[in-house]
Amino acid sequence: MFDNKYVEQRIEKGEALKSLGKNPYENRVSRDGLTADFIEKFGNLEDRDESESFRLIGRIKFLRLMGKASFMKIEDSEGILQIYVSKNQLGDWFGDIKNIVEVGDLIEVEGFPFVTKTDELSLNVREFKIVTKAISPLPEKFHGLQDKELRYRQRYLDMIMNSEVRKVFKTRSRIVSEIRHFFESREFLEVETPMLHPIAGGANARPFITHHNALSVDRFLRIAPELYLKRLLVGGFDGVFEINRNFRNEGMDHTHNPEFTMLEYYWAFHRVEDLMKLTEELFDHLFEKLELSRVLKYDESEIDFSTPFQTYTYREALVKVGEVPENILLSIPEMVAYLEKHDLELPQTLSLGYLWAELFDNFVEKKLINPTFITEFPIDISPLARRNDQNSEIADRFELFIHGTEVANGFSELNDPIDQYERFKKQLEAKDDGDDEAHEMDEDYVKALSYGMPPAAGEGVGIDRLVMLLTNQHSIRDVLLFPAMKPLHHEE
RNA sequence: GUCCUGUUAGCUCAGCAGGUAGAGCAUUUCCCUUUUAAGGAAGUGGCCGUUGGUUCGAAUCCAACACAGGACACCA
Repeated sequence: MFDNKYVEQRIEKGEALKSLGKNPYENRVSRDGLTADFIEKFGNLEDRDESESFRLIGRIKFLRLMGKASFMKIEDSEGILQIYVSKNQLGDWFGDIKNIVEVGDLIEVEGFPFVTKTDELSLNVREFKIVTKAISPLPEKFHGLQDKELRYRQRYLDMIMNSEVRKVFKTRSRIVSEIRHFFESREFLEVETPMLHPIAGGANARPFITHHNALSVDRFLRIAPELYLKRLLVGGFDGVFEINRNFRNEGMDHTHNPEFTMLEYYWAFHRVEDLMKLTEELFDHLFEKLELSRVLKYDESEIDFSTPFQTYTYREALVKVGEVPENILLSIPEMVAYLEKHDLELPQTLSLGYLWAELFDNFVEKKLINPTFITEFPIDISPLARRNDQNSEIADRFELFIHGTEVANGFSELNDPIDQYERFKKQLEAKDDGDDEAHEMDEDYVKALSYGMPPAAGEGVGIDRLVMLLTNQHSIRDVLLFPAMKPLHHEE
């Protein structure tokens, strides 16, 4: 474990520290503030002020040792500051510091502010304490840690070396926090529903399976909380939301991780149009609170998040954005022919809705760069959504697309238990026909509906993808602190 | 799951007409009290991802495997 020669050398330095009567893993520490506070307080200083005192804790990132003095840069959670450590101030202790202190160590220093020849505000150290001895060396100071594998596997190192990574995750935290405030301030109740499901419902996806020993039953890690949240509407809550993990046992790529975070909220006595309005308000709220420009650079493109968002019906999108000939959209054989002409695979179910979805995925989705609502979804690809009152072939549903990916999906909820039961049965048929991601029958959910779920609408928002867009990160792994990785060595 | 690319010192990277392994940073020793990727001098450090094959000889060519990155497929 510690047989690396660099580690051994550093352990010896820790021992040297102990022999001086000092603890290499000091527990009692204090500071007057962050480096940023120091810079703010003394930013206008022109020379030096020995009457001042400031105490800081930071990690040594740069170390420039000279014979009887040295400059170091210490970093804390919010910034980095140069300190000046000299024999003048520290006497004999300085000699030991030279021998023992290394890049990576955490130190506590007290001193007074001064400005160097080159005009850099620094701390002139009067008191120097090693707080935590780092026995593993940090990566190279200039290029830092580049290797993506190491960055993901040792995220803590990535965070030490790449301050912009810390920034992304701080933003992520703020986004989640602001979403929470947004819904709380609108009288939504935050709830937690099961992660272990007897039936993997609420989405079309393959689940992870686990086993409950005491009950002697298999359980599924949830693929969506939807059906539980809607049971709560039956129970009498008017608005609920949950921000939590979903698990899907599927492929991984730059937009998919096996566990990912979703916001789902359900809103009694509201309709799909209300969801779309609320979604825009949510974006307005986030952009205001995070002080983001409405036009964000993402990858090669610019995304304009100004509200209201562009809206197309599913059919309009196929024709106007996807340039699919309008006259084939009601003819199953002609759509099949069109797909074949473009060398595309046919969906497993050759119904109108599935064919539209295939056309949409291939000709429309990637072209939707600015936030765009797509409405009026075919009913047969929307097993949980409410049927439209005027046109029974479409669902009162929308999806929000940004930069070619789906970010949100919402609909007026189906609350007719008999219709819901029939749709589950239809999904079972699709499953029998080979669609292994078709929805499971959930009789308990149907039973809940049978007691009367108020008219309601609900929406899911992919938090990871939203964070990617708002922080200009192009891989979901760059917005997940610990993305899924294969084990380095075989685990039986 | 498929294809492409990568894997060399702690880190960042060179080296690949096949001929005993290189740089910068880090590290060790020495000098240095205003440095900015500090500087100067001298060292240490490698199962060249793993396992096989071709060859007198493999970091270099070939194959399989492992892991990663990217693209595609799957997937709301």
